Amino acid sequence: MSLTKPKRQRRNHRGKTANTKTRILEIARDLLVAGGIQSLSMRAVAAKVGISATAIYHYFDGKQDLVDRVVELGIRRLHEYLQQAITSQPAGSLEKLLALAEAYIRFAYENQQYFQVIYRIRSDALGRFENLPVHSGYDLMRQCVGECIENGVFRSGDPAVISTYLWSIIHGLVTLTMTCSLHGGEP
Amino acid sequence: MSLTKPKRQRRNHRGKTANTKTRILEIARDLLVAGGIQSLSMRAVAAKVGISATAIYHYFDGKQDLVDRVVELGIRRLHEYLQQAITSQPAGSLEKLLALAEAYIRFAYENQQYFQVIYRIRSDALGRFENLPVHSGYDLMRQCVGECIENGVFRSGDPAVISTYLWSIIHGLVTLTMTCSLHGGEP
DNA sequence: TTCTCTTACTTAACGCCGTTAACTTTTCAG
DNA sequence: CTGAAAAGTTAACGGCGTTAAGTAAGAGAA
Repeated sequence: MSLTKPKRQRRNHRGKTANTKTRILEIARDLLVAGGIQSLSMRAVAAKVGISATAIYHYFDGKQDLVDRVVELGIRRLHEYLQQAITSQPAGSLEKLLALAEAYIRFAYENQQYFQVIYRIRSDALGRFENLPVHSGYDLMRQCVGECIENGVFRSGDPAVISTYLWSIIHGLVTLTMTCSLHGGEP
Repeated sequence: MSLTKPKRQRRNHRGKTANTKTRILEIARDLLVAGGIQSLSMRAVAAKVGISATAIYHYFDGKQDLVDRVVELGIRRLHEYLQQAITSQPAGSLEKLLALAEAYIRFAYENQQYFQVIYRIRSDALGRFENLPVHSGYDLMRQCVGECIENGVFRSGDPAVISTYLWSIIHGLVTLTMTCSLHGGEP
């Protein structure tokens, strides 16, 4: 019992691994946000990290995998953003639903490039995370709508259908005003 | 009066030009539809056309320009598709509006790849045609809504606002169900 | 016909890209 | 200290977009 090895781990190696991997991801994200998938090159990332291009292959399976991981990160960030926005609101309230919608729109406006990375780049990695980006917002929406129905805020109906419609309005508004600057105003 | 030169034109030269340019566009479109911007290479297009890669530069300013022209073509096709769908409907009727919406959704489903080319690839060529893809559907929508208001089908309001909301629902539904296969059903 | 100009292409080459293979160096458990 | 695994290297391959310079051929004027 004296000393229980806490799962062997090479601290420096693993530490370095985590550090380098994180830096690769951050720089890849910045490049992706700055100029899309075109301006993200293994060599560019490597140069900014301070390693050789081929070293990246010790952490990722290739460019596509790297991009996927970056997008995954963005999706997680959006999800946290949304979740944080609705935690203060009471469950089953219309306010919570509105807060969710507003948070989504706000995220899209405040972090346009990131939003585009999520919704544009991801489709290049289609079928990987199945419907992860949906999970970010749509599932939260569905959950909120469900709560609202339980609370009697909404009269009836399938929460899936209702939330799909609501989500469509919001998402459509955002993407439309983003792909072309229509009015620039928020509803 | 005997022989009036009908505007000098090098028939063989010009004829070949039109032919080659069209074939380049068609093959580029096919490649784009098949595998996105990644699988469209000047060399691949050239090989399929039967010319050298650099010959394309006599018709287009580069890869981006070629892609832009293909997208432009897709947009025009969508526009024609929508316009044809609503010509048979009486102006100012709700049916016309519904026909437009259904045609948009139908086009997106029948011609998924093309639709994606229009809405995904185009954003790489942002700022070029300003808001051409909007013009395809949104302007038609706005026009229909305007007619509906004139006819008293809709009570009041700014046609721009109403059509924006309507369009958002439709576009949102389509893109959402396309980026992730939610239910696959049409509303 | 011949001479010239324009069009429609070609070949050669540059530098960058993703990716591989084979290697060296670093780190740390035993 | 040792040896094996992790972390990273250099060299190289074929393909990419693009430029530069040159060529073949149709069209119009003499």
